[in-house]
Amino acid sequence: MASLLLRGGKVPLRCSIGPDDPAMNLRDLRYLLAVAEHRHFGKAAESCRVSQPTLSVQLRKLEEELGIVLFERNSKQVVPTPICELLLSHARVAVAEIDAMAALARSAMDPLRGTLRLGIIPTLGPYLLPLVLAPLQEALPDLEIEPWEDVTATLLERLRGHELDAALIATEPDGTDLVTRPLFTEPFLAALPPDHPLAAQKRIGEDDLAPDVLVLADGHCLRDQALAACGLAGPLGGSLRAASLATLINMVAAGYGTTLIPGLAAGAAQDSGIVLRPLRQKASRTVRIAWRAAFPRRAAVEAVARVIAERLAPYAAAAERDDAALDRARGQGHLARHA
Amino acid sequence: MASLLLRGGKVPLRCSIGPDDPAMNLRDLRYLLAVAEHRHFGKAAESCRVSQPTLSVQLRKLEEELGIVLFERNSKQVVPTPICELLLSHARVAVAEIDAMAALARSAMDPLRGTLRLGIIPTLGPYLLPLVLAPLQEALPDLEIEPWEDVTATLLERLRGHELDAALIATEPDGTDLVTRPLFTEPFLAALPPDHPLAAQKRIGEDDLAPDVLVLADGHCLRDQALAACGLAGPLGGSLRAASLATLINMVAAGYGTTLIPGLAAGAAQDSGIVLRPLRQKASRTVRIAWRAAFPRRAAVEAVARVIAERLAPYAAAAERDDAALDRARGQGHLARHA
DNA sequence: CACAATGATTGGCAATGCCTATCGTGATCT
DNA sequence: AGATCACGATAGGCATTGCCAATCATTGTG
Repeated sequence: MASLLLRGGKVPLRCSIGPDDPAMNLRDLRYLLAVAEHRHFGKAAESCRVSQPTLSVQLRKLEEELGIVLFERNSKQVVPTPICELLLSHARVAVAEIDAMAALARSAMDPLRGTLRLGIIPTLGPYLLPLVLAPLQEALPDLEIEPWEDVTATLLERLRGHELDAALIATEPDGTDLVTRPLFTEPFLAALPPDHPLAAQKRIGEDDLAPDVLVLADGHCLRDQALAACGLAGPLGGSLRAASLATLINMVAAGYGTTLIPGLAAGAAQDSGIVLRPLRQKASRTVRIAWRAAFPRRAAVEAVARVIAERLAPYAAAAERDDAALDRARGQGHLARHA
Repeated sequence: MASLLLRGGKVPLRCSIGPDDPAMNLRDLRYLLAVAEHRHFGKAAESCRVSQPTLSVQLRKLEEELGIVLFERNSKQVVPTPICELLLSHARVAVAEIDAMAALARSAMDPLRGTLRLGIIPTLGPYLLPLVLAPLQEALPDLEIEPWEDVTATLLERLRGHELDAALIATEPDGTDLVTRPLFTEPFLAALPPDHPLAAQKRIGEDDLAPDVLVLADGHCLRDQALAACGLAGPLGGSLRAASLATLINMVAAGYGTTLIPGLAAGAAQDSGIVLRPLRQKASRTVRIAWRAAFPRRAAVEAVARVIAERLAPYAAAAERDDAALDRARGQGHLARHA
C-alpha cells in the first residue's frame, strides 16, 4: 500500500475502486481456449506462437485473477475443471465476437469501401445522378453510394447530424464545421414557351426574364439563384411556386411564364418542347460537394468528387465551345466572356 | 527490425507470424464502449477510472490497430462512425460474455460451492446416504452433492476420467493419482436365518459362516471382503451370487444360507426378520473417501469427509459400547477386544 | 480578450508480457 | 536401477505497454 503514496498528486483513481480488478486480457482467453483445445501446454503455446513458460505463467495468472483452478494438471494429462468448461463457452463467444470485430474493421479499413450516404439537391439529383452513378460504380466498385435527395438546408442538417456523409449542393454552407470542394459550374439557361416573344433571340438577357419568371418553392437554392440572376429580391406577385423542376418546366411549356433551368436539366427540358437559350450574362451555379471537416473517410469523398468532376468535364468543355461559337457568330469575341 | 537481432537465440516466435496482430486488449473495448456511451472523453475516462490522456491514447492506439477511425472528434461532440457502431454491438457482446465469465468465476471461487459428484458403492449408498445427506446439506448449504452409485472399479474409472469428483469406497485404490482419507470403520455382522443353528450364539466365529455363506455378485468389494473374512478364496460351489445387498438379505431370510452384512445395513436387515450377531474376530471394513490427487477442490472433499466422519462417530461409539457390553457379559473383558 | 472546456501530446515510471535457461517430477527405455 | 525423455513450473532479464501529471492546442463564450 506504500505505492499509494509514491506519487505527489492525487491517489491514483483506479485504487479507489473495489478489490475485484479482473484485468482479464483477451490474450489470456486465447491461451485458455488453446490449452482447453490441445490439453497440452506445449502444443497450446505453439498454436499461440508463444513459449510454453509464457503460456504457463499467463494461465496461472488468469487462474489467480479468477480465483479458481482452470485445469487439473497431471503428469500425463491436462483436464479442464467443470467450472472451466462453463467459462470456456463464454470465452469462445467473446473471442469470436472480437474476431468478428477485427474482420469487420479489416474489411472497412479501406476508405473506398462501404457505404457513402450522399445527399443531393432535387434540382440536381435527377439530372446528375444518371450521369455519374455508373462511372462511380466503375471507378469505386467497393463503394456503395446511397443517394438522399432533399433541399440544401435539410441536407446540411443531416450532414451535421451524421446522417449523411457528404452532400452535393450549389451553395457555400456557413460555418467551419463543413468544408466543400467545387466540382463543376453549371450554366443556367433561359426556358421559354415556344411562342414567347424572347424565343426569337439567340441569347437572352437575364433581366428580360424578370417580368414573368416562374420559380420553385421555398427552400430550393435554385429559387433564390434564379431570382438573383433576374435581379429580383423576391418573386413577383403572381409568380407560381413549383414544387419541382419538372413541374416548373411543364409550367413553362404550358405558357405560364419563363424560367431559368440549370444546364444539366436541358435534356429533360427540351423533351417537353420548350425553348432553351443561353443567357447573356452567363448566370450559373457552382455545384460543390460538402462534408464534415472531421469526417474520417475524406478519401472516399475526394474520390467521388474526382469521378464526378471528370465525368462533368466534357459537358463543361462543350458548354464553353457552344458558348464560344455563339459568341463568334455574334462577332463579340472574348469580351462578353468575361463581363 | 533491428530488434530481431538483439537476442542471441532464435528469432522470437511472434515475429514469424503475419503482420496482423490485433492485440485488442479487453480494456480497450471497455474504453471504446465508454466513449461511445458518454460521447465525451473526460466523462468516459472517469467512468473507466483512468485519466483522460490514458483513454485518449489507448483509443487512438485501438484506432490504429484496427486501421479505422472510431470516432469523429469535433470541438463540440464525439460521434461514433458508422463502422464503429457496427463494432460496438460486437464489443458489447464480448464484454458481456467476459463479465459473465468473471461473475461465474466469482460465484465458483468458493470451493464449498457448486456441485460435487460423489460416487458411492452400492453396499454403502442406501444405508449411508440417508444418514449424511441432511447433515451435509446443513453444514455445506452451497454444495450440492450429486451421488452416483456403482461398484468400486467403475467408480475409480469415472473418478480418473473426471466424471466424478470423489468417491466413497471400502478399499484402498492402487496408484498415486488418487488419494484417500479414511472416514469410519464399519463392523461386519453375521446374518442368519432365525432357525439357523448358529443363531443361538451371541457371537459368531467368522469361519463358522463359511459352509453356507452367500455373497454378492462379482465386482462388489463386499463379496471379496466377506469371503476373506470367512477364510475362503472363492465362493463354495453352490453359493448364490446376489446382485444387491437387499437381495442377499432376503436370501438369508428365506433360509438359503448365511452372510456377512456391513453394520450400517443392520437396520434394513433386521426389518426383514433375520438374526444379526457380532463376529468373534470383529471383521470390518474401513470406508474411505477417494479423490484425484490433483483435484482442485480438495477443500470441498475434506469438508464432506469431515461431516460424514462426524455424523458416523456416534455409530462407531455405540458399536464400541455394545461390543464392550457384550464382552463384559461374557466375562472376557478387554482381552478379546484386541485379539 | 481572457477564460473555460475539451481532446491531444509529452516525459517519466511502474507493471506487464515475453523470452531463454533451468528445475522437478513422473514415465519410459534400455 | 539408472539414463533419458516429456512436460509443466520457476527464475532472471529485457522490451513494451499502460498509466499519470503536466502541458499544449483549439474552439466556443462571457
